[in-house]
Amino acid sequence: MSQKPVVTRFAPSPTGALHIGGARTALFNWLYARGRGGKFLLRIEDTDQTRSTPENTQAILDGLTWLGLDWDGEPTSQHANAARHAAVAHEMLANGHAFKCFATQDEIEAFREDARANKTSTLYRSPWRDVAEADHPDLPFVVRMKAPRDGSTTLHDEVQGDVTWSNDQLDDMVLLRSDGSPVYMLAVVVDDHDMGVTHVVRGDDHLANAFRQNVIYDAMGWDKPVLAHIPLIFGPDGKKLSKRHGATGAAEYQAMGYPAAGMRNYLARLGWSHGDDEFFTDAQAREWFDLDGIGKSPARFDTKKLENICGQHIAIADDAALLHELQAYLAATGSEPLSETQKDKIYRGMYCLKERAKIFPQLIEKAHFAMVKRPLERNEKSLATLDNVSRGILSELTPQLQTVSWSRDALEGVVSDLAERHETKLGKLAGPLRAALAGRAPSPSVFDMMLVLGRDETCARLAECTG
RNA sequence: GGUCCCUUCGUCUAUCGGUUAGGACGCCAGGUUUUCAACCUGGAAAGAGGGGUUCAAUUCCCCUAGGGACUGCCA
Repeated sequence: MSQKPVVTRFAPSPTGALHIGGARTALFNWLYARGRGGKFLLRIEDTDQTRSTPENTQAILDGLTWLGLDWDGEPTSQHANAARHAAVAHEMLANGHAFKCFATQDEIEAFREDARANKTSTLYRSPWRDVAEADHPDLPFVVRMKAPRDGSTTLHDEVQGDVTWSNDQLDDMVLLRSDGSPVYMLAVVVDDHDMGVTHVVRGDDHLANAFRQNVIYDAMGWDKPVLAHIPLIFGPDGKKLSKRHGATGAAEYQAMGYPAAGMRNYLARLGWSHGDDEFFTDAQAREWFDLDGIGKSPARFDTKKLENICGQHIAIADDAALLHELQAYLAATGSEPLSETQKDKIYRGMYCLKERAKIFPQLIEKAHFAMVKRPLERNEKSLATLDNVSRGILSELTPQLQTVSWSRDALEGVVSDLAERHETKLGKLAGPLRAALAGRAPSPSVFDMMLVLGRDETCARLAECTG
């Protein structure tokens, strides 16, 4: 292990929102850097100006922020470094590692069609590779890499192991377009080098690119980063995750009410393992995460397990923090913000609410007592909902009541109140409540519970009877 | 077509030559439960196929099959 401080990066291209796969890649990079006191950088790969939009960039930033993946420094724009990229290309042109190619796109396309038809390699070999400068026409040209054709290259990858490529599989990739703009393949290498990136952790769809990019490192004589190509995430059917599987964007999961901590846990565990540990905190993840724990095969996205993990995270979350995130969820979905009273009620009831929800919509559902408009509309539906929810909470309350000393009057009051409000169904409560006669004062949680239920009157009576 | 990568219960995975192949989610049965959620007990459930190497292979090697990635003046 090198003593150099770790620098990782996440380099999304703003041609779409933050994909769930991208989010995981970012998470791995973040975990690796944060677990080692290193830096986690963000670089927007917007070299394709026609497909990149500021809206997408913002969406990516928002997604990362939601997930709690904080980056160091300002996000950099790859496009802004175009001049530097071009300079590197020209340096390679000058020292013979690159060449000018005057082939037109039509020519190249014709060649490829031909190759496909004949089922031969579509790897384009430019006839200009070894043409002397003096013989160059005065035409537009692209700058291509002069890749080695003999021998083979072996790259060590922390996930994939040693991977060997025959150099004759390498193409003379384009470095600079005919308009002089740099292409992604060049930009990544230059930027990674300039930013001091020590560990490149990215999707394994880039594995082949690593060999092409390696040529540039060699040509420039630059130190190479540690590589880790992680398997992609698939949909439940084992196919590449796509729209047809439903939600693929991080924002969509946020809108569905998955808590960020659960999302981080699930995403981290997808394709990475630390023994049998399934449920862990961020601190544990940072401590445990390592490249050698990453599996080599693609993992399928399973919402059932996601939900389970999320439920566990909600259950252990700090009440105030949870309320805060709940409000953020509400805001993100354009729902009406919580009133002060609602916040207070939910906060006081959080300790028993959070055990019963896996995602935020469920938490809201259980918090019906706080969400519902008062006085209650006594229509069948509202009563049924309230009845349903209240009964549940009361059922949990019952054991607590049994440790509390109740005055006869107070008890009767509570029971009749409940029974009246919920008609006959809660009449059944009379039994358990009447049985609850022993001990001392009601515990604070009993008060909470009553507040939770919104029974201010009941609460007042309880307060009276216990002084 | 070419090159490279992958393959343990339905799913995520553990195992780093010797295990009754373990755990988790999900599922099924039973229990608890005055909603929901949770909880308890039990259960079904896996090494893609075929060759080697070895005293011994899920584990190492090869082949086959299946899946995936790349093969752009996209990233």
